[in-house]
Amino acid sequence: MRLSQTGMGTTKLNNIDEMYPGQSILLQTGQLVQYGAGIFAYGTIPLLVRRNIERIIQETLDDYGCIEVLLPTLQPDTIWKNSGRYDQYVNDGTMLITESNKGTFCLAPTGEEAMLEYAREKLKSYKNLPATYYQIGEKYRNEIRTRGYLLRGKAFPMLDAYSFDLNEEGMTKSYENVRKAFLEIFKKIGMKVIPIVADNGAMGGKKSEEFMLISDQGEDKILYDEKAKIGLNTEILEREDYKEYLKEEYGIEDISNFKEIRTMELGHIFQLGTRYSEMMNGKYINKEGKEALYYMGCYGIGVSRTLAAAYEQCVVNDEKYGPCGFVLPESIAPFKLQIVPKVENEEKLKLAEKIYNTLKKEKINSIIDDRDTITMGAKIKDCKILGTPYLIVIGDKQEGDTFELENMLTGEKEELNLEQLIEKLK
RNA sequence: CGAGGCGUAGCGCAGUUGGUAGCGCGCGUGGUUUGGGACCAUGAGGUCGCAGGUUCGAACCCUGUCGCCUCGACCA
Repeated sequence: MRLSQTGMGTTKLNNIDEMYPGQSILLQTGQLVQYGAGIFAYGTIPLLVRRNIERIIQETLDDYGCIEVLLPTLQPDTIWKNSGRYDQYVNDGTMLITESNKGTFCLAPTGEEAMLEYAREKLKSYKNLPATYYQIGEKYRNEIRTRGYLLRGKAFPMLDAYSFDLNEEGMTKSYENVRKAFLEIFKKIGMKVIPIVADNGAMGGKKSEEFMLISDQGEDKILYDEKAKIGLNTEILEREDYKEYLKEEYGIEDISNFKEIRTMELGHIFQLGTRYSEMMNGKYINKEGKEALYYMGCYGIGVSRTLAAAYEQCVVNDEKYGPCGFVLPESIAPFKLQIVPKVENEEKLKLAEKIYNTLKKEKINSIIDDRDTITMGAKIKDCKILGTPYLIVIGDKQEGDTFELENMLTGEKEELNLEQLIEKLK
């Protein structure tokens, strides 16, 4: 990509929001645009990051045998009335509805109803089970109080997955499968996320775990044992039977060593059992030719929340300017490499273009900063505005066929030629 | 929904004995610069969130309303 085509000028950051510096930078540089409380537009750069996160989720879940589908987000009210959740969701204000002369429609806050509709069409026999379907799509929740920009918004992309099994044993297996996949996803994205015991609350069912990123910006409080790497959401303690719940489902007996820390909930998984199948008539024909209920699990990752958390986690603090940008992990960065040529110098520009075009052919994702109205210093600084992990400056200091590759995270620099560069970045 | 804060140019902000608006950044133009947020000159851009009221006159005072942020409650 060419930076001149993104319409991006240079922005001097000032008065960054101390609580959420990362997202504050995105807003000030116009990469995010706010339309209302919890409603945002994505500029092309954070959108590329979001696509990378989504791609990692897709590839990993596919590896784990999950099947991608796409359910409608605009849904007829009937499926919610059938499941019995319509009144609750509309009354507490969570679900947005729109009435028309052709009926009432709901903007989906979650996908159990729609997925069960889908499953009933596809999973009619025990021969079709087990199956885990997933989708990545926009969800709408009219939150009472939004918070932290993208961290709790009213419209947000979410991965939601649902497993369908013959029995409890199968459900447990599917649950463990997705659990493993989730851990792999967060690792690939570069987030140190810990699974902890959660309350299955309104979702019912047996076991439930949350995938937490340790961060003071988070809104959750958990109790965590750092040595044993086990934790639990403090909301568990509100349950009367919490001791039994912890012991029976998770084998946790003593929590006296656990310390309270703040975290961000990036994912959540549930064993639902047959609760939703009963509510929504989720049945298949078993071996004996009789109707039987699906054993379900459901699994979610907040895509935009993960995106926001990743940005916040990667903020660079400059001694002089304070929070001044990001260095994103290669796996999700919008570009692997940023090439900053001195555009007034024909030779330098030519070399930069050659590097850019060669990398393009090699499928190495780079961006050339060919803006001719911005000084070198500002362009170099803007590398951090995009979050690019590697930088090459083709300016006065560059000579001959080699150039300096800078690792933005470590600050390490090495002198390379084009072939070595390709080798290095491939 | 309870408590607090804030709405003035694209962004960040100033603007009280009430006299119809400023600064920095960004943006346009001209020139000088040119490796870690350049400089000079010049220009465009605002019915001061909205609606009432007080007043000769309101960004400023009063009332109402809407929006945004934070804390709490809530959070498949």
